[in-house]
Amino acid sequence: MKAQTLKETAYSQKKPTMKSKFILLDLDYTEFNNRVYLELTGRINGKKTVLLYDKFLPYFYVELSDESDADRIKQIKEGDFYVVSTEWLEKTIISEEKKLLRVYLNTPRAVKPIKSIIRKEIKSFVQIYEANIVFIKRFLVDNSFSMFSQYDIEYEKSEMESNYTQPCFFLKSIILSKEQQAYSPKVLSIDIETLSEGEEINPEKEPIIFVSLYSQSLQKAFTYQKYENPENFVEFCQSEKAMLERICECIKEQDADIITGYFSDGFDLPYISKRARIINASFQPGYDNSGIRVTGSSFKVAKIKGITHLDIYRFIRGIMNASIDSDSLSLAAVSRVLLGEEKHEADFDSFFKAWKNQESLNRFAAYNLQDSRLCYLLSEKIVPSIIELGKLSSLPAFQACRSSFSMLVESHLLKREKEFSMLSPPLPEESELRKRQRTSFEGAFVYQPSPGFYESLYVFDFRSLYPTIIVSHNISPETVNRSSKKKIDSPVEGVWFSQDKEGFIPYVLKDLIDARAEIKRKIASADDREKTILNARQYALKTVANATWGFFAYPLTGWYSYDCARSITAFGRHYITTIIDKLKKAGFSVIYSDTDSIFVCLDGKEEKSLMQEIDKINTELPGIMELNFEGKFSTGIFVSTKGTMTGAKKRYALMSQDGAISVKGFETIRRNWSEIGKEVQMKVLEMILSKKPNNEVESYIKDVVVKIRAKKIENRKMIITTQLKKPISEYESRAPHVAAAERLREAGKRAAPGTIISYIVCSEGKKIADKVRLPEECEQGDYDTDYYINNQILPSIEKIADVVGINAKELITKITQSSLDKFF
DNA sequence: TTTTTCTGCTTACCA
DNA sequence: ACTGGTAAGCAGAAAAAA
DNA sequence: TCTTCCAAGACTGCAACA
Repeated sequence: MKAQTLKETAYSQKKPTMKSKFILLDLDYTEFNNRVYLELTGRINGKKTVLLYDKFLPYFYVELSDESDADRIKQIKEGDFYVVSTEWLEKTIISEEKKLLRVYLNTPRAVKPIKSIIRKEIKSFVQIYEANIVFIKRFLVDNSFSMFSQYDIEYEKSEMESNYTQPCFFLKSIILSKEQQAYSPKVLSIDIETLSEGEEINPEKEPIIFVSLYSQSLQKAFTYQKYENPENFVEFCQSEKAMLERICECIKEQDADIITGYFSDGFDLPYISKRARIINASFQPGYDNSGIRVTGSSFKVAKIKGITHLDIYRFIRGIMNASIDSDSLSLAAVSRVLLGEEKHEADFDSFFKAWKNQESLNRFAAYNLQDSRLCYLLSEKIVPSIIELGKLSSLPAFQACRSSFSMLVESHLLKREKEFSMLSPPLPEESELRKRQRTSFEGAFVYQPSPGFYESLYVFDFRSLYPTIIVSHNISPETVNRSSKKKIDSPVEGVWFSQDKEGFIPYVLKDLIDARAEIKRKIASADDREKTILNARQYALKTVANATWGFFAYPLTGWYSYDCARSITAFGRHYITTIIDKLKKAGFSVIYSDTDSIFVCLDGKEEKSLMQEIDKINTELPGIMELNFEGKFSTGIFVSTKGTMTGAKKRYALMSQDGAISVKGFETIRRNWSEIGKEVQMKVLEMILSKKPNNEVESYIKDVVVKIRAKKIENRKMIITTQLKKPISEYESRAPHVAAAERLREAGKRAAPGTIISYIVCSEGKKIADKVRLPEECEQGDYDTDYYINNQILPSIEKIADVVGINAKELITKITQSSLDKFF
């Protein structure tokens, strides 16, 4: 039974109704006397307030073959749970129109028991729809409400006493305000340091020794070990317990809308929560005096009532991952890429020593504060995107932050359904799911390039290829193979799309695409503050639009459609190959193409005629599909695959006219490749792309090889890093990184799935896996020179050098020979 | 028995 | 748990050569 | 069983935190 937060007061009298503006911040619900009350946390005139609302009830839909059974459903009562009311509604599922009974219940907890009663006892029961939508989401989606938006409310004094720390009122009515002013939420970032000397991090034994808080008005590191001359941002507490209680007090005082941390779901907040319990500290920042709620075992989620907790790492990991150019998603790496700022150097051994010997902890404190500062700065960039994604998909920011692409899309579709009187199609049964998981389909087209050095490359690409295909051909689960007056045939045999009526998915996508174009226009004339929000909004629109097509092929959804999915990629292949043919016919040479891009050389023709040809192609493309000019590149390299003469796909490098180089697929941008190999490859690419003479390239290569032989390269550059994808025991073959992982484990360190294993290849042993050593096991120069020259340097440059007629293999053999000659 | 070639596992990229 | 397409290293097996 | 909630699965995905 839930702790009772509400109490009825003895009196009841006429209460005046008040009107106000309200910013919605958080949403939860509570139960009282078998009734459900939504708890809307937000601000009225800047003051955090809780509003109780009893006019929204959970519901689901029931399909019956005999309408008269509706009366029986209306009477259902089981203990505390009962059906409040019912109503008949016309709804469409995919393309079938149905009359469905919407069944309202007294509380969300009633959904499960009442559902099973209907299943068991109602004879004409056919199907239940949308019973899996959680109550909070239902409320937001149905009203198209979202966090951090402004509302006009009518409210009155609450009839009930509550133990809330904030004022509490009864909400009479709520509507979204016509005028929406940009609301800048107040953010507070948190970071903790623990005394973790072993390999495991254990809240049972190891205390929290530092906590830092960072917001616009507070930047402090808290600790309880006093020392001489503390920096002014350090605040001393009496004990760990006092420190945690002080932190809680600060959080309340700060009265922030959002609290952020980096991996704070998995680490900081659960640690604080557990630690507070162990040392008996009071840590109850919630508005109902609740503490941090941690749910989930392996994937923890931490919640504080009334303050939206956003774990920046979770969002970066789940949604921004692909757009972040970094090998790792650690705070250090992400800050470097997104902020251009560094984490402080950390030597935990010396930190812990200083802690034990009561020496100065200023460096430790500064390190701690810098982490929450970085998190705060990241929040400034990222939180607007989370908020906009939440608004777009009617998810609380808390959910949007932790959602996968599929959840964002699903929720967005759920929100839009009412515009089409549609319901989410039911989820697949077990057997259907299995079938879907086994089915795959052909994807995109990739052009086989000819290896070589190219000059003056023109690159064109489709703006949102798949979304525009969907819109332009009306691809939707309810239009596929539907008998119709007008239809478009899919390139897939026996599949067509009805054009009689706009489909739901094309309708939604078109809206997203149009909205984004509109925002892009607005951005040009916006001020900085608006720009941040508009940028976040267009990012959200793009994210959801791009993920929507993949939803057709995602087995775990009711929107799954094999025919739609394979038709979309088939259309993509069709258009891109047709355009390639047209360009070739017009006398241009096509160098490369992958999915939605085309690389063209003029081949003696005029630039103007190429652009005219593209214009012509564009007029012939259907609907909103459009090929754009991406840019002109002065030089480019395409290589052959290993051991063949045929061009390699997905590996090339381009240099734009301003000298910027973009590299795709090559070792330079792969993390499981040594720094030395990557560095040399990048340097050679640069030299060749900027047309340096061959002898310069050769002398550079020679230089590097001699240095490696002379063991003059730092070990650091020899480290190869590979991620362990599964437990060591599950590997069928003992690859080098698996061997390294074994050594790591033997050394008593973590080698679990997900760990990035670093190793250096040293001289002993036959197989490479036998030669592997951990970096800390190696002295400077311990590396196997032959391995690095033959397996890291040579393969990384061989194919590239080949393009300008340099035989890297011969060159390296020659260098080796001559250095041996010199030696003897 | 040694060397070369092939295959499957694996990682990490491109779109 | 949005999708498919691709390169390439390495281990270990199979095939070919010595 | 997850120290709570409705679904539904039950297992592995990934990689971060000191």
